[in-house]
Amino acid sequence: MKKKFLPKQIEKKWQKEWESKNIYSAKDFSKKKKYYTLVEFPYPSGDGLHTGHVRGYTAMDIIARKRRMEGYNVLYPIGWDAFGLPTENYAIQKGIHPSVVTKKNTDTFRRQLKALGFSFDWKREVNTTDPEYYKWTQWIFLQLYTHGLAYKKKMYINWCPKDKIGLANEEVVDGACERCGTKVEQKEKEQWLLRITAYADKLLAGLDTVDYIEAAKTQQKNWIGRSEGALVKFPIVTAQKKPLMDGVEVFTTRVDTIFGCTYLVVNPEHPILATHRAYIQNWDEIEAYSIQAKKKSELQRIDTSKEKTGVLIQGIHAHNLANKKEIPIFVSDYVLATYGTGAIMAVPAHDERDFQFAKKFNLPIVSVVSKDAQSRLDKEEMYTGEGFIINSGTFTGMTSKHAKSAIAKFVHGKSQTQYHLRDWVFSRQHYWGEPIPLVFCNACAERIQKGTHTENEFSKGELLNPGWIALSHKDVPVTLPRVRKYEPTHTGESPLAGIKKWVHTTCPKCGAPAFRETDTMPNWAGSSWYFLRYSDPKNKKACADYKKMKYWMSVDWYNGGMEHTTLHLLYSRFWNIFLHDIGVVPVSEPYKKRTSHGMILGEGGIKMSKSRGNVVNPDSVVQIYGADALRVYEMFMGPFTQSIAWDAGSIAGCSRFLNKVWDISTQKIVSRGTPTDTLLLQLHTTIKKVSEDIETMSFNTAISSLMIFINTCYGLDQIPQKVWEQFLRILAPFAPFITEELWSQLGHTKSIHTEPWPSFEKKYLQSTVTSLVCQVNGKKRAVIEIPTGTEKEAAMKIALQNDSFCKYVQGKEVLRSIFVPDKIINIIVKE
RNA sequence: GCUCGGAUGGCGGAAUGGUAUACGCGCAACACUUAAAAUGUUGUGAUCGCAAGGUCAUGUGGGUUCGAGUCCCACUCCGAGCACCA
Repeated sequence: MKKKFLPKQIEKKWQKEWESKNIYSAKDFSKKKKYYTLVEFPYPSGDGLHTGHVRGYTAMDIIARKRRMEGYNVLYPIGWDAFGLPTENYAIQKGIHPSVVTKKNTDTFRRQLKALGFSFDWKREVNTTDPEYYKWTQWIFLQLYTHGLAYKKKMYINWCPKDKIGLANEEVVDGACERCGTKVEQKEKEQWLLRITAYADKLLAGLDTVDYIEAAKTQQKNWIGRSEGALVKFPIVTAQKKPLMDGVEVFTTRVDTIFGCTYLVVNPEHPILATHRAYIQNWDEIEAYSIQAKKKSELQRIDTSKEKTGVLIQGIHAHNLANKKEIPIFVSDYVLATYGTGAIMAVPAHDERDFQFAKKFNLPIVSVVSKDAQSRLDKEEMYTGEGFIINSGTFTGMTSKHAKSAIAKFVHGKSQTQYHLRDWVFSRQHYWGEPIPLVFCNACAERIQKGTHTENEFSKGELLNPGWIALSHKDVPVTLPRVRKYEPTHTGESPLAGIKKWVHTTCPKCGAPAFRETDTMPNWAGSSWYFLRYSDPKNKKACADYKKMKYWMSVDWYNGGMEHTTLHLLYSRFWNIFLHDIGVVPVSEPYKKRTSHGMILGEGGIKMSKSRGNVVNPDSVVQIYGADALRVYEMFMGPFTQSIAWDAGSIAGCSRFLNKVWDISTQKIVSRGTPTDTLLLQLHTTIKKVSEDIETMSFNTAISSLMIFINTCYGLDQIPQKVWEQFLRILAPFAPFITEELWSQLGHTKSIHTEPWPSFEKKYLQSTVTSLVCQVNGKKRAVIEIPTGTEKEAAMKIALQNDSFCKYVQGKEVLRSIFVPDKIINIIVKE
């Protein structure tokens, strides 16, 4: 009687068995070579696991399982990135404490992940909202603070005037509040920032030492946006030719074009406006423009499609040091306050934005760079490339490259490097995050301001932010107090500000009354170091033991979503490099290799979303087809890096494949028997293909070759057990449950997942016959079977015996022939 | 606008410069069945032909080559990221 394949039964059974035997746990300091595989830990939302999680986790699971079979000591951990807005919003709506919601959600996620058979080491589970975990998140913040890498600054935040709360960028949809649709305004508020810009060069240089997919590297490079140029100071004079102090400093990467600079532009908040107000004749007009510009949100300012606006400053003008000409100064919001010096030299002939502005305000356009040495046309045209310098006095004729340094010297420019990267806004006015472990002490602030403090009394950070005192190692974790309402207050402060008892405390430095910082950390904090914690998740004395980190770090292979390749990757690299610099972490770069999977879209290629009702719940797929079928389907559905639409019908195909595997294993396996050469050839071809494809994440073609092998076996009456067992092993990482069951049915007592990975043998990879394609003038006319390795002349002889080939050659003049051994023969005849 | 990917049957896709369309889905016919589902077998790019066989097809237009989906040039469309960054 044939035993039926019932995925649900065997999956439950093996899940328990694996857990009780701990076959997937990583061993600290094992003599085996370590391999650290990492996936982005999920945010445990109320919706449960998403098909996208399954895609990335299955891929890394396959790699982790293959590495184990190859003899590595593998660490494949998981945890919960559980602080965040959706949980907080749910808590606000239902009045349930976020920690209760989190507990419920992580339980669901854990159950789902276990059901899918991922080989996580469950003993190393971490949770960012656990005080034992966020104690160290706070500790790392204190390290950053005392090293002078955190500072408080007034900033504009998104403010909903109806709800009277500050909004994170993620909560602003098309310039409006996500909840009520009211237009978001800008409100000034003090925020903590982390000085990630101090690490710009290290973050850039580190990229050369790691193996990330190209897209991730370029995205990081663009985000950091390093550009080298020169600072040039333009003197300014009043209408009465009275020179003014300071001048206006500009940053330019194209100092070679300075002879073509016909005006300057400063941003609406530029200090020269206020400083030289007395000389500015049209002050009212300029003030009105500045106020209007300030009102525009960041989003509106960024809209490049709109026409440029600006106002000419009357009463003062600048001198172009290069050609000694007098040039006007404008105020315009197309110049950003936050980049460079907040002022630019405009060269309309060689910069698109300057060109647009000059056209609109009818300003002179002087061409000073020509594309090539021959055509030195002085047309009123825009050209942003490099070339040969023209109309530039003694520099005329030089290449742009040479002129850069020569002209910089001539106008007393200082070389300067600028970055697009901005400091990391680190405070949030929300409840469900890590409290920032600082207190404000007036007494200490006064002593610092008066300079009456002793030399080593305060850290760098405390001197930088007078009065803000770091809590000591012993005072963390600062745990989240219970509050009645989780909504941010109407003043825009965090709900923690409402708990007087918690806010009022004493200064750890001097004992004077002090109050706590009530802002919390952003989502990114907990995930910026979790990979370190996995190496030693229970440590109470440090974020992780140095020796354990030395054994496990760096992460050998990190896979995650493309949406995290800029921020999360950059932030976590920043923290790791910093912790390495202060001697806490043994390696500088946290991840050796980074890959990304494509998104899974709903059927028809539209995004999966609750409102569209096209979200696929992995549970329901497991219910019908089993976990193995879901895993195989998600790996087979298409190229791993590409986004792809869900197709419910195709899962059936994968399920059929596993059914065939079951049927063969339960009906056709013979313990004794010699495999045919053809079967061995097929087996070893499959082993080779699957081994290679896993490494390049070409899971879809790996599965297709497994299917081809199964189709062959299905046509045979008997398969020798030895051959079959090799096949089961290479299928095991993809479908861990069914392979484990069939393996035990074949009489094995140990898990298939601890078996060695099969290696292919070259001697089986060669077939004795090959098909040779016969072409005439590059067109296929016949395919013949020849012994492998047949030489040209012999092959030609056999080919010409073939009628359908011969008739195209007969009676024609043969010009030449091309022969590629075992592949092709191509005869060129005169037509 | 810039950067990085893509474009191949009815659909998802495969293809170190060497048999384009592997593998899967779908569809059709047949077998099993009282019937259906499930399963199995066979077929399945378009077109001409009774057939043998031929011709045309990898977004568009050129080029290199004995030979191009693959390499080079130009263009069109789609997706992702960045975006007034001087």
